[in-house]
Amino acid sequence: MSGVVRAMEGKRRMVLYDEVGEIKKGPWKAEEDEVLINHVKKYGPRDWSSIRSKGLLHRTGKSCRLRWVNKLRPDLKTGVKFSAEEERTVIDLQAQFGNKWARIATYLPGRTDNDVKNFWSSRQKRLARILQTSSASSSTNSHKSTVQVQAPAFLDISPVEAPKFSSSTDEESVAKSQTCSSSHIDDNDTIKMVLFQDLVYPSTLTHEQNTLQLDYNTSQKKQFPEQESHLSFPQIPQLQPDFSLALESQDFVNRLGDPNFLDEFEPPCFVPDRSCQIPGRAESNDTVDLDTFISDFPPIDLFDDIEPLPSPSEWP
DNA sequence: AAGTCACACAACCGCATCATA
DNA sequence: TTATGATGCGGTTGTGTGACT
Repeated sequence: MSGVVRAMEGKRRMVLYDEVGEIKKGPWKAEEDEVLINHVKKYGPRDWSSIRSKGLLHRTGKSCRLRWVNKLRPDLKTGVKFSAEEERTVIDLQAQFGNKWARIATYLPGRTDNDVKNFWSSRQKRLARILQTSSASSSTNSHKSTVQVQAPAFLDISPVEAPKFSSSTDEESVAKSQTCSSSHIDDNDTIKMVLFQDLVYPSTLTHEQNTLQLDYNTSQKKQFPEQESHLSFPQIPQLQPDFSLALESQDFVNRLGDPNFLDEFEPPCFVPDRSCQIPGRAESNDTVDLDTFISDFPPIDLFDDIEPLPSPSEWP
């Protein structure tokens, strides 16, 4: 640690000062906030470094800016949890943009990149824990062939409107193009598929799913030109019939680690309605209802061969 | 009541990019 | 053109709090 402890504040938090420049670190006091707010009122949200050079605060410009952007800005939704709609927006945009939190935050009024980042981080941890729990429980129940998996409460999200893109940059045009009609895949299914996606391919599917979604939308637009869509759904790879069959096999588990595994599911691999036919049973009327499919998923030993969730630093 | 855990939040750090002299 | 400082962004870590045991 380059700094030295000069003072203690509060119960446990320490206020640190840089050894050379008397740079204060740690939590902000109300008086400091006031100084910062007054500076912004006078000069606008810029010249952060001048705050220190003028001797107003012993904080770095970076620290001042961060405090303003993340906490003091008047248009922030402080203390308000992410709504279901906001959650879906983040999930959707993360799939499109990756970990571009600042960019994603621009679609969420009152939210900062830090908010979005923290939300996503918490979500990933939750999913990792679920994955771990599933893995642990499966190892003790591997003799069973099926298991009922209850979706965690945080995923029980009621249907909400997908994010609306009000401006019209090129990227947003792409976003608009990556849409589909809600008459074919309802919102509950979407959420379930998000769960499915996150459990099986945590943070790895975005490229494939974007590709697939684009292909799908192209074909859907040709098929349903009158439904020029206004809803943008999370970019979810829907299941092809082959997929549901694969789930019945232990081979599926073994193939999860195969980098070319997804290639077997050629686009457009979307379910046009709430049920899909099982291959090989096409002549019969044997279909799998999506609800049944999800509730029966995953097989008890599905996660046995899956590597632990990579840390964010290991993401591509 | 005390300990543990999960979660939300705040803030720092390192690096990249931009602006300007 | 280059050096330098300012700013922005993403990753990470530390702390407080509430729920649960």
